[in-house]
Amino acid sequence: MSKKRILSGMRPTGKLHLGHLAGALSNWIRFQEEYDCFYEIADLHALTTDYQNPSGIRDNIREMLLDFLAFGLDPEKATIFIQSKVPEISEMHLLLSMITPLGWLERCPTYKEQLAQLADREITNYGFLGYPVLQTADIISFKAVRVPVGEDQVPHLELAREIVRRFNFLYGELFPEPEAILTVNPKLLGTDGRKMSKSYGNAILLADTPEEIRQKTATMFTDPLRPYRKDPGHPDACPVFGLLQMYRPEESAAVRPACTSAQLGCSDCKKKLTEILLEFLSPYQRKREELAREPGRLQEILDRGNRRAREIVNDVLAEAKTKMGLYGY
RNA sequence: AGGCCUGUAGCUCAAUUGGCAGAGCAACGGACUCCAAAUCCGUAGGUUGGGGGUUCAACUCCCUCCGGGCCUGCCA
Repeated sequence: MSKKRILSGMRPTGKLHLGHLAGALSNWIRFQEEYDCFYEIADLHALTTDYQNPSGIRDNIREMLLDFLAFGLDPEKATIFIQSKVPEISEMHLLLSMITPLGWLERCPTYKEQLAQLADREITNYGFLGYPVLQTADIISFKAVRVPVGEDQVPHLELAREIVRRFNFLYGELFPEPEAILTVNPKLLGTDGRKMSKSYGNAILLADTPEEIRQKTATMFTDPLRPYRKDPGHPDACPVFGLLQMYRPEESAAVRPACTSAQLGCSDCKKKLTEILLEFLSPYQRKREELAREPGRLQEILDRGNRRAREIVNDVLAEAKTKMGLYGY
């Protein structure tokens, strides 16, 4: 009885932060016990928005891999690979592009949203529009049946299912329709009170030094309705409390009344949070430093992952091409 | 390939007939706060895309190269 296969990916756009850990990486680590996991470092997807300075992508791949391994992704259990090192995925993407109607892509909420949000950058490109098609290629190249996604990625998975149905209808049954594993994305707030995100510059990185963590927590946004020490606080609107709650649920239960009754001040709370974060992160960071000293081992992990991924994708691509009448000339 | 527009601080944009390169936001520092935010005060930030030319003097005019946008044409 073989395990169900999962595919998930992350774009190497920088070092990971607490939000990545809570929203994605911790799930990845959990899933590797239960599923046959393929975790993709999506450098081609990174290129859709960062094509103007691609030099950083290379460094980011290494940083991301260090974060993965330090926090417990196990290359013995899961396959970690680089998207562009499995070129058959790109070929699959090309095949899918032939049967994907433009309207499906233009209707994508993420497309419209990102277009408006990143208006300063030039992303009115072909590759950007086709982003979800490449995602579909990722998934079906492995015949993955489960895809862990956050709420915002659900439309993409639905698109993938539509493309799969279209392919199977046109050329004959081949791909399973991937199902979402809806992962609850705990809403982690960044240092400015907005959603923690690299592009907002409000993230606490998994690899931040103690000094950086101290500096970031010290300048963190707090309840603006509590200008004075004696005022009652509103913990649910406070990102400091949000993080406390995430990393020390039992302690935060005691902090809540102390905050609302003005017994505990914000700077006390920040001190507490700083200590908790330092304590939480330091073992991983030690592990990370050890790993960083072994570039040969990192390379070996990637080589092996790429090879394993490629073996599978190669077969699936051959099947797809046969179905589409591209073999046997 | 041709036509039109465009390039100024990290970002968005000003600068009179050719006359000392500026503002807002962001950043940093200070005041205020238990911190932070907001607010107030202050600081820093530039080879005006590159090179050449005209001029006493060029962001401004001319030539050229590089980058970007819109339109037309051509091929599929």
